[in-house]
Amino acid sequence: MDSKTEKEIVIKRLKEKGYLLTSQREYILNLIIKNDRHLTIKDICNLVEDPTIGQSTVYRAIKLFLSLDILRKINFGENDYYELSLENKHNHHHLICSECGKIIEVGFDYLDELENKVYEDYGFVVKNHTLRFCGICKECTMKRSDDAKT
Amino acid sequence: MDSKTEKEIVIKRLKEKGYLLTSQREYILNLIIKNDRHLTIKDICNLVEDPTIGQSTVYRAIKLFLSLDILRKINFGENDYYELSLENKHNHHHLICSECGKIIEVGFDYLDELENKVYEDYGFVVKNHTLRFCGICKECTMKRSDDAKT
DNA sequence: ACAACTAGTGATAATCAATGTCAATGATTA
DNA sequence: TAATCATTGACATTGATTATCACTAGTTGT
Ligand SMILES: [Mn+2]
Ligand SMILES: [Mn+2]
Ligand SMILES: [Zn+2]
Ligand SMILES: [Zn+2]
Repeated sequence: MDSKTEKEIVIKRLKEKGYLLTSQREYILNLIIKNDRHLTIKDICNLVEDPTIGQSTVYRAIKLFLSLDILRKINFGENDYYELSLENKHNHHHLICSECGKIIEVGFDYLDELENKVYEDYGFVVKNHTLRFCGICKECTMKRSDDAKT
Repeated sequence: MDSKTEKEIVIKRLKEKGYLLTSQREYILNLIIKNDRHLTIKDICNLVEDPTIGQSTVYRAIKLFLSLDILRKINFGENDYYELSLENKHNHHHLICSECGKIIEVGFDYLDELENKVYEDYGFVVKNHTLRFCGICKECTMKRSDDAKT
């Protein structure tokens, strides 16, 4: 999905609910599309170099995007991160390295069986899920074993 | 695990790191043990009826308990909740009903296979996980179908 | 094109949870 | 007991988010 299509989806979602794609909203959206995902609010505020865009507008745009499912908020420990949420499907999983803080996205789901079990045992109909794994990434594991040899 | 044992575990963890079980810490701990889990900080502050316990102390105790793995913090949408974390194992899963807000704890895990796949594909060693399912609980599903009949 | 109306904005003030400060208190040790 | 050190409560401070409100930009109907 290239960024042209992404912007079209956003415009469609805004229009559907009677919101406008203002220059400020477009500017903030472009930032999020261009810069790698998983941004904090502070990240986004810092990336807004245009001094004519007020801080209130940044907060308002993020809130609006959240409500329209253009952005999604993920909580990793202390911080909330925002990422694009334009695919209309379950959230992907995240691996968080407790050594270096890196966030890795997982390309498979494999929760269907578990969701079925949740329905069988609890009668709970799953609409969405959030799954985070905390642990040690490949690079940090290697670094650790290197250090041990020394 | 009854609450007597729970308190013994807590005392052990405090003593190990050179912390004291003060009357204030014990009071706050008892609150959390007695009242049903998944409390917000505000819940805890409101439950502290003893006016001689300062607000700073509540915050400090929670932070200390978190650092000693006596409490664990879970984020459900907008709010952070705290629950006892005295079993030294993976967090259990949570089902959150988007209709009535109820939080259900899941008594099985079934993530081993997925964790193995994460290791195979990414070389990521999983230490812990957090899994939340959002959806509709049994009761709300029934209520919905009742309403539809009317 | 014009006026009337509406949505969105930016500067600023206000709010509120969380943290820092510090003198006083309580516990522990020598 | 005296010295030492952890802990506490009152209070001040911070800092992120929200509310206010006059103003601007965009939209609609004529
Ligand atoms: Mn992601
Ligand atoms: Mn729980
Ligand atoms: Zn790492
Ligand atoms: Zn429900």
